[in-house]
Amino acid sequence: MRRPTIADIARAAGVSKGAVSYALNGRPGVSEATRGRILAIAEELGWAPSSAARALSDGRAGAVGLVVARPADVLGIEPFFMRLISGIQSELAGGPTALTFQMAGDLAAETATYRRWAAERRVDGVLLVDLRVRDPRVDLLTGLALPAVVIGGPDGVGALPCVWSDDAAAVREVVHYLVALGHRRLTRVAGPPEFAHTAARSAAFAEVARELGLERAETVHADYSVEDGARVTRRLLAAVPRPTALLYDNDLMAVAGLGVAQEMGVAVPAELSVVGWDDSALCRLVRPALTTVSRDVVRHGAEAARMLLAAVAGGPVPSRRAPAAALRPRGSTGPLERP
Amino acid sequence: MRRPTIADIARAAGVSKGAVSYALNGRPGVSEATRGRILAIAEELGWAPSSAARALSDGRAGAVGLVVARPADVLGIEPFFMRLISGIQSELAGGPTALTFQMAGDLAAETATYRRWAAERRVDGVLLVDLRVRDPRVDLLTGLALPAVVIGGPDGVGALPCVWSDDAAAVREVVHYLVALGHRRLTRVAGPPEFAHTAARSAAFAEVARELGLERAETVHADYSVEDGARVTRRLLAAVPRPTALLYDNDLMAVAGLGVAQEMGVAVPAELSVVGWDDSALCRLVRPALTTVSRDVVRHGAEAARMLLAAVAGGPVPSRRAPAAALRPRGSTGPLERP
DNA sequence: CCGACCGAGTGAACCGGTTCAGTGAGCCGG
DNA sequence: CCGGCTCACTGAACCGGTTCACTCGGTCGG
Repeated sequence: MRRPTIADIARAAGVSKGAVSYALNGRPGVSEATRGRILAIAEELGWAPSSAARALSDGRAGAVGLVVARPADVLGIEPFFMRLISGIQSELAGGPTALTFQMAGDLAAETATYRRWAAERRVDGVLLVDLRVRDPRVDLLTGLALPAVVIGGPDGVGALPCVWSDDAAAVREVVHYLVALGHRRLTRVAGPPEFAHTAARSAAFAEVARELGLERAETVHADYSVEDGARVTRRLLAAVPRPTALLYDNDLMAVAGLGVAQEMGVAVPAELSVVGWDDSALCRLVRPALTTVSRDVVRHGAEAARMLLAAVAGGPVPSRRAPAAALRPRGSTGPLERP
Repeated sequence: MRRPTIADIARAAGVSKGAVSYALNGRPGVSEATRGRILAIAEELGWAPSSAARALSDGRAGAVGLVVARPADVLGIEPFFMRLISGIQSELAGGPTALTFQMAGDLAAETATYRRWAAERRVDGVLLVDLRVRDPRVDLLTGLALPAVVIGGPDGVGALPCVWSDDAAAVREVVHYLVALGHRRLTRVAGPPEFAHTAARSAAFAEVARELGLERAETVHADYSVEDGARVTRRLLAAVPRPTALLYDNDLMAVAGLGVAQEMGVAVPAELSVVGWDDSALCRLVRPALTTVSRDVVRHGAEAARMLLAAVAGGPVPSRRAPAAALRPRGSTGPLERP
């Protein structure tokens, strides 16, 4: 019971392979009667095109790739990626394109993966996440002529199209909100400085702090993990005077910070306001619920996938700006009660 | 600047395509001198085999597939899958096999994906997760002759190899531990009853409760999500008399339950003990830290991937039992203080 | 009535590997 | 000195599609 090929269909229909190919792909060259007959036979035989044969023949892999280089324990619990993938899949589902997913230990492993994929023609294009400052991957992919869409930007993406949201505006919104609540000493617990979005947010944070004449507004870095978020928070809350508001770069560290505040007897939000970033389900998992910056990650993913398919098809693809991230206030922020 | 093919190498080396193929694949048929020359030229040209051509020629896709059918919002935050994937990748990394990942909305979409993958020969085998009671996918995959390894079991997997851990033993361990702490009214907040592991755990729970003569030991079902976990917990804690210990089927619902207890003024662990399942990073994210059942999910994934590669290669693959899941006591369980 | 044209369909090449039957040279033993 | 064997390598078929140049028969305009 070999899988049927177009040759089987051709034999059954009494026509040539070429005619079958035309019929199945909806191109001219066969009469409607013949096309119908061929389609019926293909259906009856349960035929589906061999992805390998098609890939070899038309030079297209029928897959796009996503590599994520973050430590496994961060990936496991960081909801961002699964939501992103969910968005990507919603665009790919049903279509002829599959998603090849790879986790890499570090940047070197990630670039090696791109090289291999390009050399093996395993994917038609890739989605680039966690854009870095002067990201070497941008030049690499450009050099490999591998179509790519960057999730992030818009700076430093070179000629690659990107889908980005205005992080700076969101940072400004959060800071204005906290200042309105009476806060004057803010600290940002940011992700690693090498990420482009970290740099963008840090710059915006410094700028708005200057504009508003804040007493203190520093940025410290952590690696997005629960452990590092807790460690940094412990240090920050031990300082005298301590900050009255903490802005985290992801929900995970913010939730860890919430736990540390509780452990150190710092009341949230009476003495300390905490803000996360991403609006994942984690925010509603904890008490008080976490105030956070909300962006539609799923839609981000869908948008990026759509753009990548267009880029693979060869069209010019303009970068797109996603709807701005917005503050979602919950119980973890409030007016300062005991300054 | 076309990518080099073996024909290019053959021309440069002054030999035939066949000789190049033998040389590159380390098979006999070429002298060591010639092999060295061909290898050097291939290296210099930056040659890598076209995955499509190889797939077409040897009938192997060079990829394995994983489909996950859970609601997107559960997937986003449920750490289990990312850890599993991380384990799978650790086995695949560097090798010639890629991972094709798909999220499906429901079981029907999932089976449709298997059919399509099989028809298109897009993957050489698949990993099956979330085994169900009388799982239709087992027969489907067997019928499609698509190699598969089940993560779960060992019951109901038919002829498919599986990697499983002894959930029943873990349930018994947890219940004995809680009883030793003085608990007599336990409730299990389980996953959907259609999952095989849910059924196995429920059966073990009922059995050990009978053996120990517990006052109460019921199982209720939820869908693994934060919301459902919270909803069910609210209902359970409102009952009179309420259970003194809750056993959840994943950490996510357990953490949600912890939040509800706090919201309802039920002290943990003084009045209520809470146990999760999986030992994800979530457990150490909350206060009190969550007692949970720990199993090495990453290793599970690696094991399954290794078995799948063996199955694809055609060898007979015996099912494997992973090290038993073990109780990891933390702050959320303790002796009953105010019964 | 003849040439141009058009639609339907054919046959073969091609994509880039793998594999198999065959070939010629060199070596060995008898 | 010759038959047979091994080794190194060649040429072609093959995997399952797509595509292109070409043929054949019918129709239409002049």
